[in-house]
Amino acid sequence: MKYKTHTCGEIRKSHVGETVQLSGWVHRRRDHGGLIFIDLRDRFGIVQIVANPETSPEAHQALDPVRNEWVLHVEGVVRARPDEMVNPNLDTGEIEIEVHAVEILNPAETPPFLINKEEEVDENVRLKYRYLDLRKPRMQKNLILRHKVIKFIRDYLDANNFIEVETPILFKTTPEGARDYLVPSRVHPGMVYALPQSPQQLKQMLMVAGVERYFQIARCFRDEDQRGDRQPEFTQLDLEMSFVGRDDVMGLIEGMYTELVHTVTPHKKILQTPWPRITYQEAMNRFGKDNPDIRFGLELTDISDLAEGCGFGVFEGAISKGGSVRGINAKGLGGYSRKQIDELTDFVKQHGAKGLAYIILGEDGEMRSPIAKFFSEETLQAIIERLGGEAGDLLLFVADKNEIVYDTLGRLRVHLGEVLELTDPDVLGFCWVIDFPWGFWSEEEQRWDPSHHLFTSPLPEDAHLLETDPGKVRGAQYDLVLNNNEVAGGSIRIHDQEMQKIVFKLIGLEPEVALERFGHMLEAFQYGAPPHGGIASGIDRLVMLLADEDNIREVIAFPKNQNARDVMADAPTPAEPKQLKELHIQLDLPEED
RNA sequence: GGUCCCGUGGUGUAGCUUGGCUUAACAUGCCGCCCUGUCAAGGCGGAGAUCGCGGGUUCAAAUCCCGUCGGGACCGCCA
Repeated sequence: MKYKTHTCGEIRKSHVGETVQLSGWVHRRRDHGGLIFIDLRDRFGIVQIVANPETSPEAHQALDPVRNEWVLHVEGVVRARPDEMVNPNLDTGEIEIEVHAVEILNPAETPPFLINKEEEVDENVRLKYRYLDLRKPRMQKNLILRHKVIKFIRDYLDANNFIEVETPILFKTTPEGARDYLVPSRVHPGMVYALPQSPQQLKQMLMVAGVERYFQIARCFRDEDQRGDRQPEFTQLDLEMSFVGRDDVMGLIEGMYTELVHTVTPHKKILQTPWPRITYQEAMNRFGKDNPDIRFGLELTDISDLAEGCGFGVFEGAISKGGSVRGINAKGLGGYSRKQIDELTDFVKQHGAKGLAYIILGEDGEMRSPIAKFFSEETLQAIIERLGGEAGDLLLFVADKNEIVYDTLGRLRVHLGEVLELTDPDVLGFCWVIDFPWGFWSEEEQRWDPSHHLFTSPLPEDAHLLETDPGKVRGAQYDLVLNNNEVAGGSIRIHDQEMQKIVFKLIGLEPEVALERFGHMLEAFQYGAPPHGGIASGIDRLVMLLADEDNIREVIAFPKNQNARDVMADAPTPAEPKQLKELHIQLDLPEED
């Protein structure tokens, strides 16, 4: 017996007259008392089955009890539909199957939600019945898109002489990153493996091993709180190359992702090619953040020089303390009410600003602003001019430490971009952000903190400052930003162990501690480590953006919820006493009231 | 660890602000009957919720108050 001679989605007019075997799920059933119509669905599409009680009474009777989502095997003849009965909404709408034999492969309970209709369903219910949720066309589309993205990457990198190497899931804890997921060792009481936060160290070892061009579609694990774009386990394209500089790595990714978009999502437009390269400082000055959405304007404007000595305490205070005054022209929002501006003020206050100064340029040419009185007429005009203010605009200002000015205006800009609908989801604003500071001084921990990671090489021209003036050193680091999301980040690595030791010192790692944690790397690097660098790119986020989803869970087959639970299988579960005993673990649980 | 929002038949919502007019409404799904050209089929009929849970206020609570549980968004965190 054969279940399928064809898929449901592939049958066309050219098959008319053929006897076919089809298997799939009942997508919909329409019973006319006489005729019964069934839309039969498989992964490849939907086709209409007709049962006629006069010509095939047995098949008709067999379909009587059949309901949605039952699994059927049918045999029938492909028949052209008369012109007036063609369904243009169906790929197979020009034909139908006149069924003469029906086999019920499996009946189905009534599903908790409709498969054949797009409607909002509580996500917890969707996740509990994920296997049903994944039957929906939208989710099938996402699974297929994800497959195509990964397939494209594998093929492209293979064609460019990369090899995929699997690295261990059970590895060593790396305390300076995110929190590790730990796996207790049974053989070694009291000891743990860690699930990798990324294969960073291993891929560098592969460079020492002479692989030269490595990649992996790698699962990574981080035990931190969830977000719409963060899961405890996620997938990265992890990649490393020897004998390259940063232009080589960026060029490879740019070439690959450009072609990927053209191939996999041809309806998407890339905003600008070649992709703009923006320095960290420029990104902060223009957009207030290092992962800017470059699809729209509303850029930040520095008016510190104009605000200096104006007599307005808040502005002057910020400047005298080394901060700045910057503004955004919210184009066309001059009609905003007091209440709406208050909401914007609350928005920036949530992120640490003390307030939001504004100038309303009314449609009537009237200017309204509580801060106008502090400025001379010329200064006021100069400010308006610098922000390109016109009638109908709303100019917004924050004065504070630079850190807060950037952060709040950067967020405000994104917010306004959404409000003003300036972001076309079919436009992909790829850009590179480069020349990051190698590290930042951590007041809390009284040490330097690398902005990427501790294996990142400084730019060659800045390397000599590492010991004398670390704040001035730029890292050989690059981030790929796409529509407000960081989708890749990488760097040229340190391959010189002396340099690595300087870095360990800089970030406050005692030599013996460094040896304990990274001794295997230091040792490996003594045996001829080639210059190398690489990048890691979040596949889930990339697919999410290409699929027009706003949540990473929509492009992961079996995601965890915000509490890191798998609601389908109900994981995690309590450990069995026997398991704990084998692992030599005693519990110290928080008290329950 | 923190802030905000949500929780009403299987699913999605209304009702909650201003307690009683609620025998908790609507859509969809489900069940039954009718129906030979539908494709979100149609017509008629029916079942299905003690309003997340616990406590309080009140003559009276889906509605007000307190607590708690579950979920989501965000902040912290995420080299």
